[in-house]
Amino acid sequence: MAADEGPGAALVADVFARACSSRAAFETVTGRWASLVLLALGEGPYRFGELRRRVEGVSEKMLSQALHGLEREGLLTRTDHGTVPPRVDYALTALGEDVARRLRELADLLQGAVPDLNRARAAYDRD
Amino acid sequence: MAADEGPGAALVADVFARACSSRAAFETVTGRWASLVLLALGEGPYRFGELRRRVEGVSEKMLSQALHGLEREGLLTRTDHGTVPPRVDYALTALGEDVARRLRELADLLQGAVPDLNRARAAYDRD
DNA sequence: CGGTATCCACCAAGATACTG
DNA sequence: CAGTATCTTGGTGGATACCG
Repeated sequence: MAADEGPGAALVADVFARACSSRAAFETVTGRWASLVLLALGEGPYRFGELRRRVEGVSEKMLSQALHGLEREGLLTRTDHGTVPPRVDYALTALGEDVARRLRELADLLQGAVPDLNRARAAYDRD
Repeated sequence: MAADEGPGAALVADVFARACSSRAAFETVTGRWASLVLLALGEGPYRFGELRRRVEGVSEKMLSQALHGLEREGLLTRTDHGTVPPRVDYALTALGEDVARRLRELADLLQGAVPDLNRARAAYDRD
């Protein structure tokens, strides 16, 4: 693996290594908006406008940018139906589904920990 | 839950909601440096300098900032041994361990997908 | 509807220097 | 060793306007 290190050189991919493509991918999928887009698409395909409404606070520009980044990493597919008015669907690839599942688990964990989080933050800020 | 919505109001925490504290926590743990710090601490406790070396590319400033953020959310503990020369250990809390485990799974997935990622990116950039 | 283009403000983040 | 302080800058991201 790691085209980064030339043919045959590769031993293990490493997210900690700046030059490893897994780190680039990791930064893409953990991106502020990209992560939420993946979470949304984990629920099924979405259109651009639907996504914009689902991911609270995202601008058109940032959404567009996040979608391009995820498409580039092969995590989602873009389907333009070529109709008028336009209709474009975004859906996860197999790899995208895997990633989204992990992010979902992470989100669920944090959603369930909200009381703990609030307590911890309050305690920290008090001091 | 959700002190965000007042007493008794809380139904479900939602990462998609800007005001939900799970979203703030989600953004903290998926932060560019914080996520790598969590990954590192998932391997065991680390000292400041060790962490700096482990997480390739992080500056002292960014590391310090990430550590404060994670401590604030109750994901890690800071132990100052009060010795000279100074020794400070960082270790995950129970919640931090849970989060780190999820991030590890995500990183493993991406590390294993490096060939696919490289192919996808090359294809996208060609067009 | 589904974007792109442009301008601009702010802050993330690197470099450097310094301290307990 | 383990940070904090300060300065500077590049990029992130919001607002607005416009196009197929």
